Amino acid sequence: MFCSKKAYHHGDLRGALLEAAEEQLEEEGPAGLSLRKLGRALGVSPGAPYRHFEDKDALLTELATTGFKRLRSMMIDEMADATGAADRLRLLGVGYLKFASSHPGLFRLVFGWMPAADSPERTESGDAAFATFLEVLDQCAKEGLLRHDVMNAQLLSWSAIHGAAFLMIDNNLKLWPMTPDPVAIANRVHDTVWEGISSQTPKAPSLQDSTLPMRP
Amino acid sequence: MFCSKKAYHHGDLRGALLEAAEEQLEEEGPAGLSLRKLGRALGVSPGAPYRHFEDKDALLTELATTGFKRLRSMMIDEMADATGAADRLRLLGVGYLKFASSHPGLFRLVFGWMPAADSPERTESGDAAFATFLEVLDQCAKEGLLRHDVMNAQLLSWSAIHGAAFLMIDNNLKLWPMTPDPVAIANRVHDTVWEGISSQTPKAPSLQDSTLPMRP
DNA sequence: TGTACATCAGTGAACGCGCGTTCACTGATGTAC
DNA sequence: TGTACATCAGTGAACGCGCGTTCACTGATGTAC
Repeated sequence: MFCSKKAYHHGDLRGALLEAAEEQLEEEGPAGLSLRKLGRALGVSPGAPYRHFEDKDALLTELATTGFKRLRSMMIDEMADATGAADRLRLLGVGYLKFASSHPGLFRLVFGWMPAADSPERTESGDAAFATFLEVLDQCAKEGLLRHDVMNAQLLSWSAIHGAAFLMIDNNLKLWPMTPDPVAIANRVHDTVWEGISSQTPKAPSLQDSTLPMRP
Repeated sequence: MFCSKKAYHHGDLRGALLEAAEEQLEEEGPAGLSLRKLGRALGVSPGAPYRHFEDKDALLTELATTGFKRLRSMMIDEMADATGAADRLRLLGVGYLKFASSHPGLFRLVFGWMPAADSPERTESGDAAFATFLEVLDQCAKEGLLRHDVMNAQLLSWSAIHGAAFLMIDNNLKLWPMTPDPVAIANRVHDTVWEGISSQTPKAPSLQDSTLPMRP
């Protein structure tokens, strides 16, 4: 806290609530998230949050909306240094898995939570994130890099990266003998996905870039 | 109900609780599942469930345990008529997606719910389900069907089918222009996965078996 | 076959809890003149 | 620059709710003899 004296006005309670909510989400999951607890954590009365959010769902919706936007940003940022369309697809996956592994609670909220009354903003930001995924594949198709139609490539690469993300954050890769590092997993999944969708003849086994260290 | 007269003893309250719990899970998600509501639904007092389950977590744990077992059965049953190792992998995916689409709530519970105190039964049945997945790939490897090491194939096919399942039940394939039928999706994912992991040269584009009808 | 008794599987009232949400209020802030 | 006033962003008490869980109890069932 900047000033220890309790100010009557918080300054940015709205932002603080969102921040604290995300923290609570990561620590206890969506079930453990309560507006009263948020108020308590911020030293504010139970009614205060209602000056900034109509109800609990509104806060969760906003969290999900910005979650989608951040996922999209993470993918886009990661793709900045791509060397081509195929590399863009790889880096998009890296961004996806980085996001999931650094914000697993938010990731689950964003994909799993079905609000009673959905907001157009949430839908829109979700669609934008998905569209980014699809566009990268479209680009690959335009450059003639895909063996089959683009829809196969979309379904496979999206499923694969989405599934890898969930397996990773739910600790379901514990039987798998590799270190669960998001970047390494993304690279490894991409390499194999790419062999399945690329129009080029399969390259010789050369996964050195994405090879993961064996568990000790 | 078989007898409309209220019997003092239920007969199989334990089983009825599990059944009703699964129903509640599918209808309202894990957050909406409460022991009191189950009791009410079965015409039984709020304390009655405690004669059969130590607490709420115990019921959820049992639900998750049998969920894993049923997922495994569904995969194994589906694989019964397989024509070879590659076909086993395909049918395993079909079983996986059939399970997810017919019990989405249970599927999410099984993979996403982290109990405070896990039971050995749950862990064991989960590991058994995963092991089934891994074994099928091992079999492919033994028959020399895989291009690279078995771990790549495991990670990719598991991620792909797991991700396809979540995308499907969370209705995230709405931007994807195909009908979200579990069998068709499983086949389509498998075909493309297989091209990525198979040691054989890629076959010509011939996805007719798994081609999905365009949306009207 | 009949009876005494242990055990099982329910009852229903009660406890305490934290929650979402509302409401009359009040202190702080910004603005018009 | 000073003042009156509207508006904003909090307070804190209160409401009703459903929940998990406990407990003394009681009706039904099974078993030993």
